[in-house]
Amino acid sequence: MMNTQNMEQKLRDAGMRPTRQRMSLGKLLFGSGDRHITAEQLHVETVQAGVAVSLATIYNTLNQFTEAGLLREVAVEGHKSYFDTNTSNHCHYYLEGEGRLIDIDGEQLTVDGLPLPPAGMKIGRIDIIVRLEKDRG
Amino acid sequence: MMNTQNMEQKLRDAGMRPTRQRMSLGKLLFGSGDRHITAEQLHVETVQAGVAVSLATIYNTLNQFTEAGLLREVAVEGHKSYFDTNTSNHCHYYLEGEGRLIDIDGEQLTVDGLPLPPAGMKIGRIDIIVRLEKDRG
DNA sequence: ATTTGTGCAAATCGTTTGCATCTGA
DNA sequence: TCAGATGCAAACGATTTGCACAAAT
Repeated sequence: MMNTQNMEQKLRDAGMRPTRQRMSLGKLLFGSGDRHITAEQLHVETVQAGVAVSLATIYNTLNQFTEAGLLREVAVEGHKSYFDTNTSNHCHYYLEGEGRLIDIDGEQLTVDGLPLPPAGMKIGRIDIIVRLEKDRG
Repeated sequence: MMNTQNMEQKLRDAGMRPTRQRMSLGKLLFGSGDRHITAEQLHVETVQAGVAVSLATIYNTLNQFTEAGLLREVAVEGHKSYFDTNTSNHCHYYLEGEGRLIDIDGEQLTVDGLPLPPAGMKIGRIDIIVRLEKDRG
């Protein structure tokens, strides 16, 4: 569970002021295990929680959190972005139909046969998305 | 090289009428090896080639081609979509700075340790994007 | 002749930004 | 006090859509 003091510290460590809005968003994001969420979904949650934060501020905050390394952005389809509270090395299942992401524990997952990157370049991150579809059989 | 007859046949096989616009786009897309291109880039090419096709038609056509399996859509960042003329099993390097995609020959690349998909689901496709950054060292 | 495709402009969606106001240190 | 944060609405870029017109079968 993420309490007020923890959250405040987390924000300060990231060089951000613990404002009402950031505290609320932080608690929703980090208060209950790993999450994959869009800005729009988070906005709905704030309204439901009675702590409404404007959509613009949600976008700004998600971007700040991502820059600070508290979140990781996941690109699945050419439009909306998902933000993942699990920033460790892992991959995702993507349920096309539901538009939902599920973590795959990355520890036992390995990629073999990767050629050396072009000269002057180095690997930043490897994103692996396993797209799932209904198995009618 | 992709000539007029080949292209016409390709379109008919995919259940599409060989219109002037689709023929032009098809030749640009499939006429010179594997390509990764955005709608906007393709639009510029049609203008340069003197066969201007409206942007709306380009989007519609790219989507139709993708549905027909002639193209594969690659999601790299939360906004623009890339279309890949290589629909075989392979992965990509993504050059963040340049916004450019490069094929990684997928044959020798293997993923190990993938858990079984959740019940009732099957794996549709695995997208692997290796993000490259400048190596200052 | 009938169906399908195209172009344009307007609509939409997700996201960002300008600016006046407010808030935390 | 005052840099930094917020909210709103307008701006934005990428993509889609409605509809009148044109082209393919």
